[in-house]
Amino acid sequence: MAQRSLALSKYSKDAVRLLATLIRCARKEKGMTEQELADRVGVSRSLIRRIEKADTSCGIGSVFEAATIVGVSLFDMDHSTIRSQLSQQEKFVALLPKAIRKKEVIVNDDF
Amino acid sequence: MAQRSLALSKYSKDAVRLLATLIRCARKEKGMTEQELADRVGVSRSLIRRIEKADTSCGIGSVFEAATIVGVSLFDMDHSTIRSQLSQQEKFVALLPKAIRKKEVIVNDDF
DNA sequence: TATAAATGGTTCTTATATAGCCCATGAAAT
DNA sequence: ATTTCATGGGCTATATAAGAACCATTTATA
Repeated sequence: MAQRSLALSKYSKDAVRLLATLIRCARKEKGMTEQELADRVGVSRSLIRRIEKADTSCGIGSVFEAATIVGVSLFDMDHSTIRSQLSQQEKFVALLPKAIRKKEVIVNDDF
Repeated sequence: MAQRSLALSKYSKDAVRLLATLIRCARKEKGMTEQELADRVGVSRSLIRRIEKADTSCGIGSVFEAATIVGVSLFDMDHSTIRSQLSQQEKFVALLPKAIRKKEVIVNDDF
């Protein structure tokens, strides 16, 4: 099943709402209509409306692309910064254990 | 129809990949298995795997919640900062025109 | 080394996100 | 004031995202 009303923390919800509002502001400042943004992103107007309404079930790709097109930067980073952070993180993750072994949770009830 | 392989800019894709990698690193550093994270977020392990693989069609809410639970901050902001930015933006958007009127594109072909 | 568990990769099914309509309202121009 | 069109909201059909269950492999620990 898909997410059936996934309970989100206030933090996550507010983060989505902030991004949604930033997109809406940026779109208006650029003088774009919802339909124009939809066309540029390559999605329907109804999806743009859901994105700007902070619907948390929208695909992260669509949301990020909408942000990109209206000029809202993700992570407050330009592309080259994101790319360097990315390769740095990928190098780092390679150093971490491949499998996380849980501490043997011994239920000590043999006495 | 749902998004049928929405073409994304490199910037958006790299942003999703960065977030995915940050989540994976943070999960491992916290000693959590994929299944544990899935349980805490309230989704399936397969979704966690897609999130960490930077699948751009994952719901933004699920991705943000996974990030939140492993301690990856969104927008490099803590909750109170996000909240204040949010109310500030909401005040600002109220000042913008409600409807964006496109410049009358006059095709001047009457001569 | 042995073994138990985490990960990676499938497949199938089902709930639902998205596209694509419609219409009413209201704001922005003339 | 009148007209135009962007927005808001609701609806349905369908493509697909997410869940669930596999198994094979790899990896961490005893």
